[in-house]
Amino acid sequence: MAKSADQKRKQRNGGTTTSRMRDVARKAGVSVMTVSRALNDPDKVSKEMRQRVRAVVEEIGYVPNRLARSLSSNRSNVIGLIVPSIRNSLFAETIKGISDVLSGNGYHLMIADSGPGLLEEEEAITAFLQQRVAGLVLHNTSHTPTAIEMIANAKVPVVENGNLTAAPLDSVVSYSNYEAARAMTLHLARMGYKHIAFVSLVRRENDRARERLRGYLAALAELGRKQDDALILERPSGFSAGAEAVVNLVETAPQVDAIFFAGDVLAVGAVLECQRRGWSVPGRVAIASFDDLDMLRHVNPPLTTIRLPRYEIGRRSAECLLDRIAGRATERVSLDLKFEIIQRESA
Amino acid sequence: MAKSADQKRKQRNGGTTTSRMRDVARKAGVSVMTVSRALNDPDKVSKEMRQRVRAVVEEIGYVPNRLARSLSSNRSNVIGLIVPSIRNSLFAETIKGISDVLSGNGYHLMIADSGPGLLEEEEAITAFLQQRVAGLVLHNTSHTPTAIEMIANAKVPVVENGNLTAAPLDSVVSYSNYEAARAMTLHLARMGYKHIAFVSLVRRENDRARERLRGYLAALAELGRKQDDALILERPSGFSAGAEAVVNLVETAPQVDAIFFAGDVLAVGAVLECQRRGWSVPGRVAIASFDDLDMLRHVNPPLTTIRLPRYEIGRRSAECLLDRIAGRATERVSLDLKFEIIQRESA
DNA sequence: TTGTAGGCGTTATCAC
DNA sequence: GTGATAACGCCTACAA
Repeated sequence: MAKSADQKRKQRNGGTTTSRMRDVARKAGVSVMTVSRALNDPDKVSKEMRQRVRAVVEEIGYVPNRLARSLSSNRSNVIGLIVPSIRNSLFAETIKGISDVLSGNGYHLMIADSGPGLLEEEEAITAFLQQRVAGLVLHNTSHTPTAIEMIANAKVPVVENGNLTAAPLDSVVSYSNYEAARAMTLHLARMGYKHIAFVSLVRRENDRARERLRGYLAALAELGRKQDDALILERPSGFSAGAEAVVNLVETAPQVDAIFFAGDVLAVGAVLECQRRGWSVPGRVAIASFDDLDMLRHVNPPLTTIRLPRYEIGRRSAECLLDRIAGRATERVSLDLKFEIIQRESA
Repeated sequence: MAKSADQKRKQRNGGTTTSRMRDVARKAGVSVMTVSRALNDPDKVSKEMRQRVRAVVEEIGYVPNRLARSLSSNRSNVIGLIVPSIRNSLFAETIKGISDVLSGNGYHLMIADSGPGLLEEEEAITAFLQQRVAGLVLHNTSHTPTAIEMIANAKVPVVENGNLTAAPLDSVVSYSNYEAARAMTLHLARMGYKHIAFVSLVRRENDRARERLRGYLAALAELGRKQDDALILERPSGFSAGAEAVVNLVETAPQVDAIFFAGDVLAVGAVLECQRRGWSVPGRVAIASFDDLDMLRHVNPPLTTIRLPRYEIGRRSAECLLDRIAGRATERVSLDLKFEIIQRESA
């Protein structure tokens, strides 16, 4: 008693099987190709066929297999996104922007949290290329040599969106961290602050943090002011770190009259600490922030900050990728989405 | 002049091709299966072969095709996650927990932001089943009938993690929204508050919000207190909404002496508004929150709240799924990760 | 330890 | 408009 092919298949899969196009075709009394066309290219099939196929699909609960489709057509509908920290709330807006565009176009999003390390980013890139993603969005703008080579070989469209780098892998959709930090520093100087401190995020393996510090220093130079190392700190993100930084600066460098925090969470931590200690902001010390968390508008006093188009960056990144994939665009794009200084009461 | 198969393939793909196992095999002078084994099951191959294969892989930059692998082996290494709002920072912790477990096990994460709608969730489920994900994590615990049926047919392991529902689709890893809200209400009563208001999140299509309100009402009943509709509000999440709610309650129901907010952002908005107005917290009105955003510890006064094991929920959800996939567990799991009331100064 | 044959579920291509 | 056939790149099953 020889087993039929279908029986073997059932055994192989542990007693259960998913229905295939072939099953739909058999039941509808048409060929597999007609089913394929009825589903993916309805116009190429007669109305009658379309209805007959749809009916069977409904009836047996057929779920098309996109893995097979992608393999066969050499086209995937998945985009890979790699962020240094999914915990960081600022990525949420960007992800939402990407996600909105993709789901409107039948694409899906795979997300990897690489941590701060470049090597981990490389691993995530490898994994995504193995999944044959149709495109990549990277937040980092620096990468390992291997990662760069792999991306080049894969010929996958890539958008970097953490910083408006001058030397992108492919396309870049972002704002200039350097210019933003420089602009805020000049702004504070224009407001009359003489001793502007800068609290940096950890710069190791973080090109954005390095660019922000560079912007601050460039502004000082333009102003003809000397860099004062007592006014420059580096702290990991966090409310407590911000609180600790403001206390540290006021106590060890009492000449300080303004503090520019390179991260919003740091700035909020600082302003809340000032409140607790009864230090007037901006009376005793002014505080400025980077990035426009919703919260900044609600603390007392509301924080002067730099608004960054996070959602827009996500949206445009995804659009840019889809354009490349569809062949609508062939040129690399370098899109500066700008920033905006929001003047509130803290500085 | 007949074209070779490889020439045709090159033409089909627009002049470029990715290398295949076959190419590695040819160059290494071994069979395709040896390459496959050398890569996926190194122990089953002699040391010499392993080295020869690895060398060629390096040399030509071969990137395995996981789509083909998944199709052929009927096993995928992708897990799908559907959340109602990626913007909501509370998901970040859970996602991180999932992501940490998955990447340690060679799995990857696809994320869909379905919005609050059940129909959109159904669409996302369909899409994931088409991608033949190995498992699903859903935040919602209510679903459309079609979604339920599709999941049953697909025989994919599923973990729901937004609420400890009594009737899960499959497994559930969460805490009880009902019990948490009930516990906090009783706690506030024990502290001596007589007129405890409740600010709910929008309940439409949100089972968690409904459960929280139910918990509050159950506690009132246990306390022998009458439900006072003037003390129950429903608001969308947001700092402004929280600020507006506290003002509304204090002005229209001046007997209120404590407000329990069903969302952390609302509570922070409220406490900041009290600060601005010089209303003493908890002197004029006590404030309690739900969910332990880092920020709650840093506002003035620090907020009494319910700590939820968000990261742990993610971690255990993923572990549960992987256990099911690997066949290590066959039983449905119903895991209560509990909550904890954090007593601070706001109530 | 290594290789051969056949199939995974779909689409491209060409014939009717 | 519809169908037959051969890929897509890999793995399972079995043979040597």
